[in-house]
Amino acid sequence: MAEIDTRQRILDAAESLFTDHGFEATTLRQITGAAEVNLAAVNYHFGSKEELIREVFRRRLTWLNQQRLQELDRLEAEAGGAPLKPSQILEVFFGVALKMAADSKGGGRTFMRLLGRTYTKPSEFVRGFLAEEYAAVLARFKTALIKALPGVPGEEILWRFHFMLGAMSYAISGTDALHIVAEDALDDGDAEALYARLMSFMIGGLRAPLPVLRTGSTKRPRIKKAA
Amino acid sequence: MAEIDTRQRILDAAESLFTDHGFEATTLRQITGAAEVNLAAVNYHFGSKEELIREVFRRRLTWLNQQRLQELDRLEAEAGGAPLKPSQILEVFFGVALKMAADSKGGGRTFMRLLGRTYTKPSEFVRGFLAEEYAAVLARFKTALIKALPGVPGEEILWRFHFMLGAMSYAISGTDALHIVAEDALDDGDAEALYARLMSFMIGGLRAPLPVLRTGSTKRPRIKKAA
DNA sequence: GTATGATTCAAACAAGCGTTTGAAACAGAG
DNA sequence: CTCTGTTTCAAACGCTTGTTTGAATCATAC
Repeated sequence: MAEIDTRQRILDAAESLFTDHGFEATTLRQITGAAEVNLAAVNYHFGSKEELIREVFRRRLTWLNQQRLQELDRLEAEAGGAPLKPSQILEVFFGVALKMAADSKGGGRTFMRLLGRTYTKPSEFVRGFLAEEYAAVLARFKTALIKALPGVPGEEILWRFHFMLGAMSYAISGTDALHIVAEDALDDGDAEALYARLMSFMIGGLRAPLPVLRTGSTKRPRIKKAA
Repeated sequence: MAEIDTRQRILDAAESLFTDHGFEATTLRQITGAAEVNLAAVNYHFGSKEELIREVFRRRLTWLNQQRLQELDRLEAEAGGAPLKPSQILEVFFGVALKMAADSKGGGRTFMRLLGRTYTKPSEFVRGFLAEEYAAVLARFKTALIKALPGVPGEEILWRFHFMLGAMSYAISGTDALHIVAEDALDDGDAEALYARLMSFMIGGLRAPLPVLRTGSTKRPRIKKAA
Protein backbone atom coordinates (compact mmCIF):
# COMPACT_ATOMS: atom_id res chain seq x y z
CA MET A 1 0.00 0.00 0.00
CA ALA A 2 0.92 3.64 -0.23
CA GLU A 3 2.83 3.23 -3.45
CA ILE A 4 1.70 6.67 -4.55
CA ASP A 5 4.78 8.67 -3.83
CA THR A 6 7.15 7.50 -1.16
CA ARG A 7 9.43 10.50 -1.53
CA GLN A 8 6.62 12.94 -0.88
CA ARG A 9 5.32 11.01 2.09
CA ILE A 10 8.77 11.00 3.65
CA LEU A 11 9.27 14.73 3.03
CA ASP A 12 5.91 15.59 4.58
CA ALA A 13 6.49 13.47 7.65
CA ALA A 14 10.05 14.75 8.05
CA GLU A 15 8.99 18.38 7.72
CA SER A 16 6.40 17.97 10.43
CA LEU A 17 8.62 16.04 12.80
CA PHE A 18 11.62 18.32 12.29
CA THR A 19 9.41 21.26 13.18
CA ASP A 20 8.21 19.68 16.38
CA HIS A 21 11.41 18.12 17.64
CA GLY A 22 14.34 19.49 15.67
CA PHE A 23 16.70 17.72 13.32
CA GLU A 24 18.83 15.84 15.77
CA ALA A 25 16.03 14.67 17.99
CA THR A 26 14.01 13.33 15.09
CA THR A 27 14.94 9.79 14.15
CA LEU A 28 14.58 8.12 10.79
CA ARG A 29 12.42 5.50 12.47
CA GLN A 30 9.98 8.17 13.59
CA ILE A 31 9.89 9.64 10.10
CA THR A 32 9.42 6.39 8.24
CA GLY A 33 6.95 5.29 10.86
CA ALA A 34 4.82 8.39 10.40
CA ALA A 35 5.12 8.16 6.61
CA GLU A 36 4.24 4.46 6.74
CA VAL A 37 7.19 3.49 4.61
CA ASN A 38 10.12 1.21 5.20
CA LEU A 39 13.07 2.44 7.22
CA ALA A 40 15.50 1.95 4.35
CA ALA A 41 13.42 4.13 2.04
CA VAL A 42 15.08 7.31 3.29
CA ASN A 43 18.54 6.16 2.41
CA TYR A 44 17.29 4.72 -0.86
CA HIS A 45 15.55 7.89 -2.03
CA PHE A 46 17.70 10.59 -0.45
CA GLY A 47 21.01 8.95 0.31
CA SER A 48 21.30 10.15 3.89
CA LYS A 49 19.52 12.01 6.64
CA GLU A 50 21.46 15.17 5.88
CA GLU A 51 20.38 15.11 2.28
CA LEU A 52 16.80 14.59 3.38
CA ILE A 53 16.99 17.70 5.54
CA ARG A 54 18.32 19.73 2.65
CA GLU A 55 15.55 18.50 0.40
CA VAL A 56 12.90 19.42 2.98
CA PHE A 57 14.11 23.00 2.75
CA ARG A 58 14.73 23.07 -0.96
CA ARG A 59 11.31 22.05 -2.13
CA ARG A 60 9.60 24.95 -0.33
CA LEU A 61 12.32 27.57 -0.24
CA THR A 62 13.00 27.82 -3.94
CA TRP A 63 9.32 28.33 -4.65
CA LEU A 64 9.03 30.89 -1.85
CA ASN A 65 11.93 32.96 -3.05
CA GLN A 66 10.96 32.77 -6.70
CA GLN A 67 7.57 34.09 -5.69
CA ARG A 68 9.14 36.97 -3.82
CA LEU A 69 11.37 37.96 -6.70
CA GLN A 70 8.51 37.67 -9.15
CA GLU A 71 6.27 39.96 -7.14
CA LEU A 72 9.06 42.46 -6.65
CA ASP A 73 9.71 42.42 -10.37
CA ARG A 74 6.09 43.17 -11.08
CA LEU A 75 6.03 45.98 -8.55
CA GLU A 76 9.16 47.63 -9.88
CA ALA A 77 7.92 47.32 -13.43
CA GLU A 78 4.71 49.07 -12.47
CA ALA A 79 6.62 51.84 -10.76
CA GLY A 80 8.78 52.32 -13.81
CA GLY A 81 12.00 53.43 -12.17
CA ALA A 82 10.42 55.41 -9.36
CA PRO A 83 11.34 54.24 -5.87
CA LEU A 84 8.76 52.03 -4.18
CA LYS A 85 7.13 52.71 -0.88
CA PRO A 86 8.89 50.83 1.94
CA SER A 87 5.61 49.28 2.96
CA GLN A 88 5.18 47.82 -0.52
CA ILE A 89 8.53 46.11 -0.34
CA LEU A 90 7.87 44.68 3.09
CA GLU A 91 4.45 43.55 1.99
CA VAL A 92 6.01 41.51 -0.78
CA PHE A 93 8.78 39.96 1.28
CA PHE A 94 6.80 39.16 4.39
CA GLY A 95 3.44 38.89 2.71
CA VAL A 96 4.54 35.98 0.60
CA ALA A 97 6.00 34.30 3.66
CA LEU A 98 2.92 34.82 5.76
CA LYS A 99 0.69 33.70 2.96
CA MET A 100 2.65 30.49 2.92
CA ALA A 101 2.50 30.29 6.69
CA ALA A 102 -1.26 30.67 6.54
CA ASP A 103 -1.55 27.47 4.54
CA SER A 104 -1.95 25.08 7.41
CA LYS A 105 -3.45 22.45 5.14
CA GLY A 106 -0.61 22.00 2.65
CA GLY A 107 2.11 22.14 5.29
CA GLY A 108 3.21 25.68 4.52
CA ARG A 109 2.65 26.74 8.09
CA THR A 110 4.70 23.87 9.39
CA PHE A 111 7.55 24.72 7.08
CA MET A 112 7.62 28.40 7.92
CA ARG A 113 7.86 27.59 11.60
CA LEU A 114 10.73 25.26 10.82
CA LEU A 115 12.46 27.90 8.72
CA GLY A 116 12.08 30.60 11.34
CA ARG A 117 13.74 28.62 14.04
CA THR A 118 16.40 27.15 11.80
CA TYR A 119 17.40 30.68 10.93
CA THR A 120 18.79 31.31 14.38
CA LYS A 121 20.65 28.03 14.60
CA PRO A 122 21.63 26.81 11.16
CA SER A 123 23.39 23.50 11.53
CA GLU A 124 26.76 23.75 9.86
CA PHE A 125 25.70 22.01 6.71
CA VAL A 126 22.37 23.85 6.38
CA ARG A 127 23.80 27.34 6.67
CA GLY A 128 25.73 27.03 3.45
CA PHE A 129 22.90 26.30 1.14
CA LEU A 130 20.48 28.45 3.14
CA ALA A 131 22.72 31.42 2.46
CA GLU A 132 22.97 30.34 -1.15
CA GLU A 133 19.20 30.14 -1.56
CA TYR A 134 18.74 33.53 0.04
CA ALA A 135 21.63 35.43 -1.49
CA ALA A 136 19.91 36.68 -4.62
CA VAL A 137 16.65 37.49 -2.88
CA LEU A 138 18.20 39.45 -0.05
CA ALA A 139 20.40 41.42 -2.41
CA ARG A 140 17.36 42.49 -4.42
CA PHE A 141 15.29 43.51 -1.42
CA LYS A 142 18.21 45.21 0.20
CA THR A 143 18.78 47.53 -2.73
CA ALA A 144 15.06 48.12 -3.10
CA LEU A 145 14.77 49.18 0.52
CA ILE A 146 17.82 51.38 0.39
CA LYS A 147 16.40 53.05 -2.66
CA ALA A 148 13.04 53.48 -0.96
CA LEU A 149 14.55 55.06 2.15
CA PRO A 150 17.10 57.55 0.90
CA GLY A 151 17.44 59.26 4.26
CA VAL A 152 18.27 56.15 6.23
CA PRO A 153 21.78 54.68 6.33
CA GLY A 154 22.01 51.28 4.65
CA GLU A 155 23.48 49.76 7.78
CA GLU A 156 20.45 50.79 9.78
CA ILE A 157 18.10 49.34 7.19
CA LEU A 158 19.86 45.99 7.33
CA TRP A 159 19.60 45.88 11.10
CA ARG A 160 15.94 46.71 11.03
CA PHE A 161 15.39 44.11 8.37
CA HIS A 162 17.08 41.66 10.67
CA PHE A 163 14.82 42.65 13.56
CA MET A 164 11.83 42.19 11.29
CA LEU A 165 12.91 38.68 10.45
CA GLY A 166 12.94 37.99 14.16
CA ALA A 167 9.50 39.45 14.67
CA MET A 168 8.16 37.37 11.80
CA SER A 169 9.80 34.24 13.10
CA TYR A 170 8.13 34.68 16.46
CA ALA A 171 4.86 35.64 14.84
CA ILE A 172 4.84 32.40 12.90
CA SER A 173 6.16 30.24 15.70
CA GLY A 174 2.96 31.33 17.31
CA THR A 175 1.64 28.89 19.80
CA ASP A 176 4.97 27.77 21.20
CA ALA A 177 6.41 31.02 22.43
CA LEU A 178 3.13 32.85 22.55
CA HIS A 179 1.54 30.64 25.13
CA ILE A 180 4.41 31.41 27.42
CA VAL A 181 3.85 35.12 26.96
CA ALA A 182 0.10 35.09 27.28
CA GLU A 183 -1.20 31.68 28.26
CA ASP A 184 -4.34 31.49 26.14
CA ALA A 185 -5.22 35.14 25.92
CA LEU A 186 -4.32 35.42 22.25
CA ASP A 187 -5.74 33.74 19.20
CA ASP A 188 -3.10 33.03 16.59
CA GLY A 189 -5.47 31.26 14.27
CA ASP A 190 -6.46 34.27 12.21
CA ALA A 191 -3.70 34.55 9.64
CA GLU A 192 -5.06 37.71 8.12
CA ALA A 193 -5.26 39.55 11.40
CA LEU A 194 -1.76 38.37 12.23
CA TYR A 195 -0.51 39.74 8.93
CA ALA A 196 -2.10 43.12 9.60
CA ARG A 197 -0.71 43.28 13.10
CA LEU A 198 2.79 42.28 12.13
CA MET A 199 2.87 44.60 9.17
CA SER A 200 1.89 47.71 11.06
CA PHE A 201 4.39 46.84 13.78
CA MET A 202 7.13 46.46 11.20
CA ILE A 203 6.35 49.63 9.33
CA GLY A 204 6.36 51.44 12.62
CA GLY A 205 9.77 50.01 13.45
CA LEU A 206 11.17 50.72 10.03
CA ARG A 207 10.12 54.35 10.11
CA ALA A 208 11.17 54.93 13.69
CA PRO A 209 13.50 57.85 14.42
CA LEU A 210 17.11 56.84 13.99
CA PRO A 211 18.90 55.86 17.17
CA VAL A 212 21.48 58.24 18.53
CA LEU A 213 24.74 56.37 18.27
CA ARG A 214 27.84 57.46 20.08
CA THR A 215 30.16 57.33 17.11
CA GLY A 216 33.35 57.68 19.06
CA SER A 217 34.69 56.50 22.39
CA THR A 218 34.38 59.97 23.81
CA LYS A 219 31.51 59.48 26.16
CA ARG A 220 30.56 57.06 28.82
CA PRO A 221 28.04 54.25 28.25
CA ARG A 222 24.42 55.22 27.89
CA ILE A 223 23.24 51.95 29.34
CA LYS A 224 22.48 52.14 32.98
CA LYS A 225 24.60 50.10 35.28
CA ALA A 226 22.99 47.62 37.63
CA ALA A 227 22.32 48.92 41.12
CA MET B 1 43.14 18.59 39.48
CA ALA B 2 40.11 20.74 38.98
CA GLU B 3 38.37 19.89 42.21
CA ILE B 4 37.45 23.56 42.55
CA ASP B 5 33.85 23.37 41.51
CA THR B 6 32.83 20.56 39.26
CA ARG B 7 29.21 21.66 39.11
CA GLN B 8 30.11 25.09 37.83
CA ARG B 9 32.52 23.76 35.24
CA ILE B 10 29.86 21.42 33.91
CA LEU B 11 27.24 24.16 33.77
CA ASP B 12 29.55 26.51 31.90
CA ALA B 13 30.56 23.91 29.36
CA ALA B 14 26.99 22.73 28.89
CA GLU B 15 25.68 26.26 28.40
CA SER B 16 28.22 26.94 25.72
CA LEU B 17 27.76 23.65 23.90
CA PHE B 18 23.97 23.75 24.10
CA THR B 19 24.09 27.18 22.51
CA ASP B 20 26.24 26.03 19.64
CA HIS B 21 24.68 22.66 18.91
CA GLY B 22 21.36 22.41 20.70
CA PHE B 23 20.33 20.10 23.51
CA GLU B 24 19.90 16.89 21.62
CA ALA B 25 23.03 17.17 19.51
CA THR B 26 25.20 17.87 22.52
CA THR B 27 26.44 14.74 24.24
CA LEU B 28 27.47 14.32 27.83
CA ARG B 29 30.87 13.22 26.60
CA GLN B 30 31.35 16.53 24.85
CA ILE B 31 30.29 18.41 27.95
CA THR B 32 32.42 16.50 30.41
CA GLY B 33 35.28 16.60 27.94
CA ALA B 34 35.13 20.38 27.64
CA ALA B 35 34.71 20.76 31.40
CA GLU B 36 37.59 18.36 32.00
CA VAL B 37 35.63 16.28 34.44
CA ASN B 38 34.66 12.65 34.50
CA LEU B 39 31.72 11.48 32.44
CA ALA B 40 29.83 10.21 35.44
CA ALA B 41 30.04 13.59 37.15
CA VAL B 42 26.93 14.87 35.35
CA ASN B 43 24.75 12.10 36.65
CA TYR B 44 26.32 12.35 40.07
CA HIS B 45 25.77 16.08 40.46
CA PHE B 46 22.59 16.62 38.47
CA GLY B 47 20.93 13.23 38.23
CA SER B 48 20.29 13.30 34.51
CA LYS B 49 20.87 15.27 31.34
CA GLU B 50 17.38 16.75 31.54
CA GLU B 51 18.01 18.05 35.02
CA LEU B 52 21.28 19.53 33.85
CA ILE B 53 19.48 21.44 31.11
CA ARG B 54 16.97 22.79 33.59
CA GLU B 55 19.75 23.92 35.89
CA VAL B 56 21.55 25.70 33.05
CA PHE B 57 18.45 27.83 32.59
CA ARG B 58 17.62 28.25 36.22
CA ARG B 59 20.88 29.69 37.37
CA ARG B 60 20.69 32.63 34.95
CA LEU B 61 16.98 33.07 34.46
CA THR B 62 16.01 33.61 38.06
CA TRP B 63 18.61 36.31 38.43
CA LEU B 64 17.56 37.94 35.15
CA ASN B 65 13.92 38.10 36.08
CA GLN B 66 14.55 39.24 39.61
CA GLN B 67 16.58 42.07 38.17
CA ARG B 68 13.76 43.03 35.85
CA LEU B 69 11.18 43.06 38.60
CA GLN B 70 13.47 45.02 40.88
CA GLU B 71 14.08 47.74 38.30
CA LEU B 72 10.41 47.94 37.49
CA ASP B 73 9.64 48.26 41.18
CA ARG B 74 12.07 51.13 41.49
CA LEU B 75 10.64 52.87 38.45
CA GLU B 76 7.08 52.57 39.61
CA ALA B 77 8.01 53.75 43.07
CA GLU B 78 9.63 56.84 41.58
CA ALA B 79 6.57 57.54 39.47
CA GLY B 80 4.36 57.26 42.49
CA GLY B 81 1.23 55.89 40.89
CA ALA B 82 1.51 57.82 37.65
CA PRO B 83 1.70 55.67 34.51
CA LEU B 84 5.20 55.12 33.15
CA LYS B 85 6.33 55.95 29.66
CA PRO B 86 6.22 52.88 27.41
CA SER B 87 9.85 53.39 26.51
CA GLN B 88 10.80 53.22 30.16
CA ILE B 89 9.12 49.85 30.54
CA LEU B 90 10.76 48.44 27.46
CA GLU B 91 14.09 49.79 28.55
CA VAL B 92 13.84 47.83 31.76
CA PHE B 93 12.66 44.56 30.23
CA PHE B 94 14.95 44.49 27.24
CA GLY B 95 17.69 46.59 28.70
CA VAL B 96 18.36 44.08 31.45
CA ALA B 97 18.39 41.29 28.90
CA LEU B 98 20.73 43.08 26.55
CA LYS B 99 22.97 44.09 29.38
CA MET B 100 23.27 40.42 30.19
CA ALA B 101 23.80 39.61 26.54
CA ALA B 102 26.58 42.15 26.38
CA ASP B 103 28.53 40.24 29.00
CA SER B 104 30.51 38.02 26.69
CA LYS B 105 33.07 37.34 29.38
CA GLY B 106 30.87 35.77 32.03
CA GLY B 107 28.81 33.76 29.60
CA GLY B 108 25.77 36.02 29.67
CA ARG B 109 25.88 36.47 25.93
CA THR B 110 26.02 32.74 25.39
CA PHE B 111 23.05 32.19 27.63
CA MET B 112 20.89 34.87 26.05
CA ARG B 113 21.45 33.34 22.63
CA LEU B 114 20.45 29.99 24.04
CA LEU B 115 17.37 31.45 25.66
CA GLY B 116 16.27 33.26 22.53
CA ARG B 117 16.30 30.19 20.38
CA THR B 118 14.86 27.93 23.03
CA TYR B 119 11.92 30.25 23.22
CA THR B 120 10.69 29.23 19.78
CA LYS B 121 11.18 25.55 20.38
CA PRO B 122 10.78 24.70 24.02
CA SER B 123 11.39 20.99 24.43
CA GLU B 124 8.42 19.50 26.21
CA PHE B 125 10.06 19.38 29.58
CA VAL B 126 11.59 22.87 29.35
CA ARG B 127 8.41 24.70 28.45
CA GLY B 128 6.80 23.97 31.78
CA PHE B 129 9.33 25.56 34.02
CA LEU B 130 10.15 28.26 31.47
CA ALA B 131 6.55 29.40 31.67
CA GLU B 132 6.73 29.12 35.42
CA GLU B 133 9.83 31.28 35.64
CA TYR B 134 8.31 33.91 33.38
CA ALA B 135 4.76 33.98 34.66
CA ALA B 136 5.19 36.60 37.36
CA VAL B 137 7.47 38.83 35.29
CA LEU B 138 5.26 38.88 32.23
CA ALA B 139 2.18 39.59 34.28
CA ARG B 140 3.86 42.62 35.82
CA PHE B 141 5.14 44.05 32.55
CA LYS B 142 1.88 43.33 30.82
CA THR B 143 -0.14 45.39 33.26
CA ALA B 144 2.50 48.11 33.28
CA LEU B 145 2.36 48.40 29.50
CA ILE B 146 -1.41 48.35 29.39
CA LYS B 147 -1.46 51.11 31.94
CA ALA B 148 1.12 53.07 29.97
CA LEU B 149 -0.83 52.80 26.72
CA PRO B 150 -4.43 53.48 27.61
CA GLY B 151 -5.50 53.94 24.01
CA VAL B 152 -4.17 50.62 22.74
CA PRO B 153 -6.13 47.39 23.19
CA GLY B 154 -4.44 44.94 25.52
CA GLU B 155 -4.50 42.25 22.87
CA GLU B 156 -2.53 44.44 20.51
CA ILE B 157 0.03 45.21 23.17
CA LEU B 158 0.61 41.53 23.82
CA TRP B 159 1.12 40.83 20.15
CA ARG B 160 3.60 43.65 19.82
CA PHE B 161 5.38 42.49 22.91
CA HIS B 162 5.62 39.09 21.28
CA PHE B 163 7.05 40.61 18.12
CA MET B 164 9.57 42.47 20.21
CA LEU B 165 10.71 39.27 21.82
CA GLY B 166 11.35 37.93 18.33
CA ALA B 167 13.30 41.00 17.31
CA MET B 168 15.40 40.76 20.45
CA SER B 169 16.01 37.07 19.93
CA TYR B 170 17.35 37.69 16.45
CA ALA B 171 19.29 40.70 17.61
CA ILE B 172 21.08 38.57 20.16
CA SER B 173 21.48 35.52 17.96
CA GLY B 174 23.53 37.93 15.96
CA THR B 175 26.18 36.37 13.87
CA ASP B 176 24.30 33.23 12.97
CA ALA B 177 21.29 34.63 11.20
CA LEU B 178 22.82 37.98 10.48
CA HIS B 179 25.57 36.69 8.27
CA ILE B 180 22.95 35.13 6.08
CA VAL B 181 21.23 38.47 5.76
CA ALA B 182 24.27 40.56 5.20
CA GLU B 183 27.43 38.49 4.90
CA ASP B 184 29.83 40.54 6.96
CA ALA B 185 28.44 43.96 6.27
CA LEU B 186 27.29 44.45 9.83
CA ASP B 187 29.17 44.61 13.06
CA ASP B 188 27.32 42.99 15.91
CA GLY B 189 30.13 43.45 18.36
CA ASP B 190 29.03 46.83 19.68
CA ALA B 191 26.47 45.93 22.33
CA GLU B 192 25.64 49.52 23.05
CA ALA B 193 24.90 50.42 19.46
CA LEU B 194 22.82 47.26 19.15
CA TYR B 195 20.83 48.29 22.18
CA ALA B 196 20.16 51.73 20.74
CA ARG B 197 19.15 50.33 17.36
CA LEU B 198 16.87 47.68 18.78
CA MET B 199 15.23 50.05 21.19
CA SER B 200 14.33 52.68 18.65
CA PHE B 201 12.99 49.98 16.34
CA MET B 202 10.85 48.59 19.12
CA ILE B 203 9.49 51.91 20.26
CA GLY B 204 8.62 52.65 16.67
CA GLY B 205 6.79 49.37 16.38
CA LEU B 206 5.02 49.78 19.68
CA ARG B 207 3.72 53.24 18.79
CA ALA B 208 2.77 52.34 15.24
CA PRO B 209 -0.78 53.10 14.11
CA LEU B 210 -3.12 50.28 14.97
CA PRO B 211 -3.76 47.80 12.18
CA VAL B 212 -7.16 47.89 10.51
CA LEU B 213 -8.65 44.51 11.26
CA ARG B 214 -11.53 43.22 9.24
CA THR B 215 -13.73 42.01 12.03
CA GLY B 216 -15.32 39.57 9.62
CA SER B 217 -18.82 38.14 9.70
CA THR B 218 -18.57 36.95 13.26
CA LYS B 219 -19.62 39.56 15.73
CA ARG B 220 -17.83 38.32 18.78
CA PRO B 221 -14.10 37.88 18.81
CA ARG B 222 -12.94 34.33 18.78
CA ILE B 223 -11.99 33.27 22.23
CA LYS B 224 -9.75 30.34 22.82
CA LYS B 225 -10.93 27.63 25.08
CA ALA B 226 -8.97 27.20 28.24
CA ALA B 227 -6.88 24.07 28.06
C1' DG C 1 46.61 6.85 63.32
C1' DT C 2 41.41 5.03 61.82
C1' DA C 3 36.64 5.80 60.40
C1' DT C 4 33.17 8.15 57.59
C1' DG C 5 31.07 10.36 54.05
C1' DA C 6 31.57 12.77 49.72
C1' DT C 7 33.54 12.80 45.24
C1' DT C 8 36.07 10.94 41.23
C1' DC C 9 37.28 7.45 38.09
C1' DA C 10 37.56 3.67 34.38
C1' DA C 11 34.73 0.41 32.65
C1' DA C 12 30.74 -1.54 31.35
C1' DC C 13 25.61 -1.53 30.38
C1' DA C 14 21.34 -1.73 27.48
C1' DA C 15 19.12 0.95 24.11
C1' DG C 16 18.84 3.55 20.15
C1' DC C 17 21.04 5.67 16.26
C1' DG C 18 22.01 6.07 10.86
C1' DT C 19 23.26 3.06 7.47
C1' DT C 20 23.92 -1.26 4.70
C1' DT C 21 22.58 -5.60 2.88
C1' DG C 22 20.55 -9.15 -0.04
C1' DA C 23 16.55 -11.05 -1.13
C1' DA C 24 11.65 -10.37 -2.31
C1' DA C 25 8.03 -7.83 -4.79
C1' DC C 26 6.81 -5.02 -8.40
C1' DA C 27 6.48 -2.66 -13.04
C1' DG C 28 6.80 -2.37 -18.02
C1' DA C 29 8.78 -3.99 -22.57
C1' DG C 30 9.78 -7.38 -25.81
C1' DC D 1 5.42 -15.80 -20.55
C1' DT D 2 10.60 -14.02 -19.64
C1' DC D 3 13.75 -10.50 -18.84
C1' DT D 4 15.34 -6.06 -16.66
C1' DG D 5 15.50 -2.42 -13.78
C1' DT D 6 13.26 -0.14 -9.90
C1' DT D 7 11.40 -0.12 -5.45
C1' DT D 8 10.28 -2.32 -0.95
C1' DC D 9 11.24 -5.14 2.91
C1' DA D 10 13.12 -7.48 7.30
C1' DA D 11 17.23 -8.04 9.39
C1' DA D 12 21.47 -6.93 10.70
C1' DC D 13 25.64 -3.87 10.90
C1' DG D 14 28.88 -0.77 13.75
C1' DC D 15 28.73 2.87 16.61
C1' DT D 16 27.24 6.32 19.99
C1' DT D 17 24.06 7.54 23.38
C1' DG D 18 22.68 8.35 28.61
C1' DT D 19 23.17 5.88 32.60
C1' DT D 20 24.99 2.66 36.16
C1' DT D 21 28.46 0.31 38.76
C1' DG D 22 31.97 -0.61 42.26
C1' DA D 23 36.29 0.38 43.43
C1' DA D 24 39.68 4.21 44.22
C1' DT D 25 40.59 8.75 46.05
C1' DC D 26 39.85 12.70 48.79
C1' DA D 27 38.53 15.60 52.91
C1' DT D 28 37.44 15.92 57.49
C1' DA D 29 36.46 14.43 62.39
C1' DC D 30 37.52 11.54 66.03
